[in-house]
Amino acid sequence: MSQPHVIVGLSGGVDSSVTAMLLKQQGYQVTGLFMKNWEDDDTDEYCSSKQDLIDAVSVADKLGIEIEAVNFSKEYKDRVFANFLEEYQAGRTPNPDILCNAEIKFKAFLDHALGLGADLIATGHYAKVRENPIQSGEYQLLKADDGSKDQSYFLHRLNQAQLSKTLFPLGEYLKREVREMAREAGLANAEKKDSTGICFIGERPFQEFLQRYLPRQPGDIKTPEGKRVGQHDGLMYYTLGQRQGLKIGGSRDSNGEPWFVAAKDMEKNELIVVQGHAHPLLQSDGLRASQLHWISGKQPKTNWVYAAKTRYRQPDAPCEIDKIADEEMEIRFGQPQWAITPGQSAVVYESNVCLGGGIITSSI
RNA sequence: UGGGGAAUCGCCAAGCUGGUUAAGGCACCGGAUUUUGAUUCCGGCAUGCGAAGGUUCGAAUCCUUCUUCCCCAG
Repeated sequence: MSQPHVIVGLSGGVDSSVTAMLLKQQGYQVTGLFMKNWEDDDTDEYCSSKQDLIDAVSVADKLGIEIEAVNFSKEYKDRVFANFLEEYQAGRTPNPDILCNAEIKFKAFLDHALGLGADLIATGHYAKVRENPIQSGEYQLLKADDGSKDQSYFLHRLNQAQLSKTLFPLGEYLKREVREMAREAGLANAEKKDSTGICFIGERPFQEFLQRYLPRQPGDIKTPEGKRVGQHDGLMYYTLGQRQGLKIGGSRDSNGEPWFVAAKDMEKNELIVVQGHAHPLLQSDGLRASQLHWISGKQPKTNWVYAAKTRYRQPDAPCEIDKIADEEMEIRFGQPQWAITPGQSAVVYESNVCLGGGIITSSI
């Protein structure tokens, strides 16, 4: 009687490495799968992706597991990157990693793994999956025990079929403990810096990167009163709440506070900015979201206090769902939220259970 | 071509009854944080004070001339 076969997405980083190690220790039959999903710029980026593969192979070797490499570049471009560009072009600020999880890691990758005969897949995400204690057969996505690393926000678009095949072994560990385990096991990447930036693409000068796909469209930067205070390179390069890069210096009638992007006027191609982090135009009581997805398949209720995040790494804010239908909902917060941005995801939680969410269409 | 006022880092702006290394903010750059994009945090940022002389032990701070700009008169 053989153990369940788990295929782990090995990125070459510490988290996925320790994930594989833990599963091996727990008695699973483990195989590693390295994904390369971006090859648009194989110049300098080639090196870091190559190094990642070397690290992944090194870890697999150390753990005594098989490793294979797959390339989902086409899928990534078609299902994630195309949407990413469309959204930016429309002036919104998408979260490609949420789509990447739903379409690549937990679809293309999952399908591929199942095709190879795996029973389950696992990744190094900080989150937890469990069967609902009061509703057997239903899987729930939970926040990680390490609140500062919790990545459930990025995973809120997964469904029952996906979660039922997924393990997140790191959900009950702190990042610190994960590194400790890697160190003790002598894994080569134990001290490797966490990766950041868009998943598979990496961190890079953002505007410069976008400019390769979306050409500049300069226009005026104005205050809500209509006073021109600068020039922008194209509305798609900015996001609400952004401070850096506006190049607006001091002026005589200014109070010396920094400027933040408060809105975009797509019609006039104008960027609207306000002064001071506390400016009322940066605060919203609620939001409207569409493209809803609920992990359990059931809508949450109105007249019930939940918590929601409008951005990753933002503390949950108490809220109520005022209206909800299949396609759209309205959320109202107890306290005003800062820089609620169309394109970003509003993710709803009930205690430590991630219920799902939608894509913000506007603030209220 | 009479009078008055102002010229300090890319932008605002302290200092100007002369005396340690020329405040601060914005912008910008670098780093930390971060699997989106932001925000946030930390650090850097004028041997120089429109130019040239002078007074003085010592001047951005006083004096002279020049340059530029602003205002009121023309």
